[in-house]
Amino acid sequence: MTTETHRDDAAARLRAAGLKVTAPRLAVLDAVSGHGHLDADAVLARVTGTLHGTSLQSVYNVLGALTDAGLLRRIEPAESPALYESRTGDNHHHVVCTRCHAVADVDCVVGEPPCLAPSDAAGFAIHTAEVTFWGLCADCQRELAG
Amino acid sequence: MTTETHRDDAAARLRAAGLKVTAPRLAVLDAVSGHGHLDADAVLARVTGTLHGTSLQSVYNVLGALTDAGLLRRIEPAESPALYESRTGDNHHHVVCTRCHAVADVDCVVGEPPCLAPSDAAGFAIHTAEVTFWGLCADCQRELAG
DNA sequence: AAGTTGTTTTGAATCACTCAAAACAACTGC
DNA sequence: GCAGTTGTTTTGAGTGATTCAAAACAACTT
Repeated sequence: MTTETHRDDAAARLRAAGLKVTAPRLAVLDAVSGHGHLDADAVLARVTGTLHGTSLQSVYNVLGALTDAGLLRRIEPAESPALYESRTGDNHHHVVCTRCHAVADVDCVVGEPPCLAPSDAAGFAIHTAEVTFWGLCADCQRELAG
Repeated sequence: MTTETHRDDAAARLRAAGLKVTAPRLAVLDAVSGHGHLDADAVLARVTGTLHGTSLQSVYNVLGALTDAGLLRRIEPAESPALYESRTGDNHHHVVCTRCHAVADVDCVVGEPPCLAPSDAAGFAIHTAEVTFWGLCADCQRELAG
C-alpha cells in the first residue's frame, strides 16, 4: 500500500534524524508533505482529522523538532506567520502574493551562486542567500482584471 | 545651521508626501536617518530624549505613516522584530548575523536584474525581489575565533 | 481666529509563539 | 515481554510585537 510505504518512509526518516517515531510527528509530516506552505494553524487543521486531542502547542513542538532535524523547512515572509514546507535540502526560493499572501516555490535559475556573492558584505561571512519575490498571484491578477 | 537645514528638509519631505508636519514625525525621521536599522523600541529610546511624553504606540503610528509614505522602509528578517531604515528608493538588500542579529546593507552587485527574473514564477506577476543574506558579522567571527 | 481634518495619546486587545511542569509513551536492555 | 530511562506530548499560563479603538489634541485651511 502506498500509504503504508509513506508512513514507513516517514518513520525511517524520523529515526535517521535521531527522533522518536510518534503519531503526532507522522501526522504533521504527512500534513505538510506535498501540501505547499502551511502555517501552524493550517497544520493543526489538517492534523485534527486523523489525530484527536491534539493542540496547537503540540503542533508547534513537532514543527520545531522536525525543522531542527532538517525534515521540514521554515520560512517567515514579512506579514505572514511562519510557514512550513517539506522541500528541504535544496535552497530554493519563494514568491509571495502581495494581495492574498499565497506562496509558491521558485527555483533559482540564473546560475545559482550569483546571488550568493555580494561584493561588499560589510565583513560578514555569508553562508546563505534567501530570495523572496513579491508580486501578484494568478488568481489575484484575474480578480483585479475581471 | 545644519540641524536647522535637516529639519527643514524633513518637514518638506513630509509635506511633499501629504503628511502634516509634527514633532513626533520629525523626531522619528531624525532618529532613523543615518542610524542603520532600528526596531520600534530602539526608535522610542532615541526619541524620548528630544521628545517627552511619547509612547511606543505613537512610535508605531509614526513609523507606519512614514513607511506608507515611502519615507522609511520596513524590513522583517526572520526572528527579528520589524526594522526601519531611511534608505529608500533603491532596492538594496541586507545581511543579517545569525548569531547577534546585526543587520547591514548590501548593494546587489551581480548585474542587478538577474535575481529579478526567475524562469518559472508559477504565474505570478513579480514586481520586487528581496534578498536577505545570512552569515556571521565581523564581531561574532572575532568572538568565536578568539 | 475658527473650523476641519489628520495626529497623537491612552488603554485595552490580539496574534503568533514560547516557557514550564506534569503526564505520558518510545525505545533500550534484560 | 517487561521495566526503566529518556524523550514527547499535554496542559496551562505567559510574553513580545503589534494592532484596534475612542477620545483629546494640534496642523493646516480660509
